[in-house]
Amino acid sequence: MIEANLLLQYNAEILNVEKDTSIFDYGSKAQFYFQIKSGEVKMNNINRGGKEFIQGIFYAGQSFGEPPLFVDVSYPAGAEAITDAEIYRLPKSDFFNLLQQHPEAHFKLSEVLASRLYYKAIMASEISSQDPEHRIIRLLDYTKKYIQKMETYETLQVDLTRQQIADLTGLRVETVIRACKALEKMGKLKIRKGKIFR
Amino acid sequence: MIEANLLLQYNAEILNVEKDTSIFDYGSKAQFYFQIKSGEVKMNNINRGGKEFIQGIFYAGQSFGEPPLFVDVSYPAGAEAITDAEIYRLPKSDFFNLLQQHPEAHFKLSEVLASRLYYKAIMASEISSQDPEHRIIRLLDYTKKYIQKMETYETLQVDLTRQQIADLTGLRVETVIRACKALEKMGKLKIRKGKIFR
DNA sequence: TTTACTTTATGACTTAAGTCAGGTTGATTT
DNA sequence: AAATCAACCTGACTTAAGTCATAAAGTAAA
Repeated sequence: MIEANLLLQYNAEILNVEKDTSIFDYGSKAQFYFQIKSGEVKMNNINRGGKEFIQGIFYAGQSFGEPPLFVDVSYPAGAEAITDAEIYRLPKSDFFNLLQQHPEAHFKLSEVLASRLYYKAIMASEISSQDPEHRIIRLLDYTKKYIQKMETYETLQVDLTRQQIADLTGLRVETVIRACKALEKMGKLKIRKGKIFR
Repeated sequence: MIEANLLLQYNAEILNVEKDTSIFDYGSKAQFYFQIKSGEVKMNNINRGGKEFIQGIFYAGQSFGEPPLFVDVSYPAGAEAITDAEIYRLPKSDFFNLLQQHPEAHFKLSEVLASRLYYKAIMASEISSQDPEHRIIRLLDYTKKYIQKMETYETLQVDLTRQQIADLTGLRVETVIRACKALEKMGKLKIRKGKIFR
C-alpha cells in the first residue's frame, strides 16, 4: 500500500468502477499500478469448463496486479470489481519513478509481494493435499489473521459465500457446503443463519 | 539474483551443503538471504499423510526463501539440497543494508518475487482445474520458457522425475505416468527411454 | 555382466469429490 | 405479507484420480 498523496503526486488517476466490471483481462499487458481506494476487487481465472478460480480478493488500501509490471509477462488472471469501487491507477513509468525516488515505498511493496507469496505457498500446499476441510480452515484462518488482522480468540464472521470459498480453494460449492457442515460437527466452526463463524 | 561480489562484500558466507540435507525447516524463522552458487535446492512441504508437495526447485544463480525476510511469518515450507550445493548465506540485516544501498539490486529482487508470483498464480489455477494432463503440460512449458529460457521450437529434455512432477503438481506418480503416456499418444510430448521430451 | 537400486510402467480395485436435480432458507423489495 | 432472488442445503449417482501390488526398464557400481 502506497500513500494516496504520493500516488496522486505521481500522476495517479482515480477510476470509478461499477460492480462486476472488468479492470483488466487475462492475457493483456500490464500498463498500470492499481490500488484500491474503496470497494473490493477479485483476480480470477475461468478455465475451459467455465469453472472459476479466484486468485485473490483485495480490499481498500490494497494493490493488485503488480507482478507483470516487473517481468515481461501478460496478466495470468483477470481483475474484476466485486462491489462498486474507486481505484487509483498509476502509469507504469510513473510507478517506477515513484519507487526509485521513494525507497521506503519500494520496501513496502516488497512486503506486499512477499506476503502474497506466503499466501500462495500455503494455499498451493493445501490445495494439493486433497482435504477439503483442511483447505477451507486454512483459508479462513489466513483471512482472519492476515486480512482481518484478528487474534485467534476473536470470532470472525466470514463474509465469503460458499461459492467464493469454493472458487478460492478449487472445490465445488456442494463440497464446501458439506465440508463446512462436517467442520461444524467437529466444533471447528459455527454456522448461524447460513453465515460461518470461526 | 544478486552479484556474487556484492554478496561477499556484505558479509555473505559460502555454505557447503550435501545432497539431501536440510537448509532450513518448515516453521522456523528467516534469518538469512540464500542464493545458490552451485547445485540444486527444493522447497517443500510434507503433509500429514507423508505426501510431499514441492513449492519450487531452484538452480544456480537463484535465490530462495526471501519472503519471510520481509514479513513477520515463519517459513511456509522447508528447503533441502537435492544435489551437493554451494550456497551464499547473507544475514538478514546485511541483506537489508545491501538493498538500501543498491536500489538496482532491490529492483532485481522485485523481479524475482514477481516472477515467482506469476508461477504460483499459473500453477494455482492449473492445480485447481483438475486436469492432470493440463497441469503437467503447463509445468513443463513453464520450465522450458522461464527456467531453461528455451524457445518454443526447441526441444526440452525434462530432467524432472515422474515423482518430482507429481510433487510439483499435487498428483500421484502413477497418475503422472499415465497422463504422460496419454500426452505422448496425443503427440504433445515424446518419451524415449523413460525420459520426457517437450 | 552380475548385482543392486531407482525409476517407470500396468492392471484391478476403491473412494472421495464431482455432477445433477430438486428443495429449503434467508434477505430484500413491493 | 407476498413475491422474488440469491444463497444454502441434501440425496442419488458417476467418475476420475488414488491406492495397492507387482513387474519391467534403465542406470550405476562392483
